[in-house]
Amino acid sequence: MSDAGDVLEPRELRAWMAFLAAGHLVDHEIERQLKRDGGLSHPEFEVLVKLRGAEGNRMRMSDLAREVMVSKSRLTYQVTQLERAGFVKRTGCVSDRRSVWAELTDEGAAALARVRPGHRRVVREALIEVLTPEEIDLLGDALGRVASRLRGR
Amino acid sequence: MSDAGDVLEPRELRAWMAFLAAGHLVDHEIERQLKRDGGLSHPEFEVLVKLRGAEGNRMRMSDLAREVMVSKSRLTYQVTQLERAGFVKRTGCVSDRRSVWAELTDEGAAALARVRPGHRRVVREALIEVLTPEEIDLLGDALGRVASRLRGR
DNA sequence: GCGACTTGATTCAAATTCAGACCATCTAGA
DNA sequence: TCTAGATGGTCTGAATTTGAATCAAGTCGC
Repeated sequence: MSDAGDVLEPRELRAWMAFLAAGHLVDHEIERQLKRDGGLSHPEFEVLVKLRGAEGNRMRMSDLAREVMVSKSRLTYQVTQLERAGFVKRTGCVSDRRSVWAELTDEGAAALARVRPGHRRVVREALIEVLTPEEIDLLGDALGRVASRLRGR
Repeated sequence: MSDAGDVLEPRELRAWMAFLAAGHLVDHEIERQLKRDGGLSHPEFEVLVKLRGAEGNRMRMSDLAREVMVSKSRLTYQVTQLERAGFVKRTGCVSDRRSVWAELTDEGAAALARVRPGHRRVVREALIEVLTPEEIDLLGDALGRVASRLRGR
């Protein structure tokens, strides 16, 4: 009843460790930049980005949570913080009175505009520039598959 | 003074988003499995793994922190938890009386053995099996470069 | 052997995250 | 219509993480 057959092969292990390490490190860089340039945390930033990309710059809490891949209670906290900072505004939803709109304010948009160039620079320097165009495509492909497979459960 | 030149191209953006999403989701799976099978958090697990792989099953706190890529204070907390669970034992270091050895106990090794098969299964199912052998190699290569570049700063 | 500086680790308070309980709608079916 | 069950959000208390401050012990140049 050994599990020897399940032990990862060296190249598999290597890929896994690289994936893990790169994730940690890149996220750390991102976090640093966002904090420095705009006092935002990464999750906060992602919330603003999603709102920015949504119809009418707003989204329902639960949809937002799903998009940002964060628990409901965590999102409640994040949005409260963002609201306190004036970057987001909550509005009751008329058609479904349970749900709540989180809407990007002008200040929120401004904050986003402020940090975004630096954010892009970090993404570029940390990830994109280190890869060849082929690797970029393949990464998007492969990890896209990984993600979509996990989403569907 | 536009930053248009820095905006990510679609394929770059796609790679970045996939990287981010896959990271979130895979980590979530890992966390779930470890918690379920052995009551361990991911960082705790990584600590045990590193110790398991070290000379004499032990490491100095700061080396350990560097390996696991965690802040010193966070590691202090983690190790305290693991010690409380009986999985790790702290020992003063003789040659340098500032530093502290964290050593894997037999129970720690047992706990590790208990969760590891499940852990490998998750890594396999979530990542490895979704990729072709070529992708695995390339991922290890590319992300290995990403990680090592960020480490050196 | 002294003082300035680095290093290893912990501590503390504040911020964040987690899991589950909770409450108020909605929705569907009898 | 009523009711059981889903769904959307928030709240709560405990656990974890953060970042700065602290403390003890090493190192180096003089």
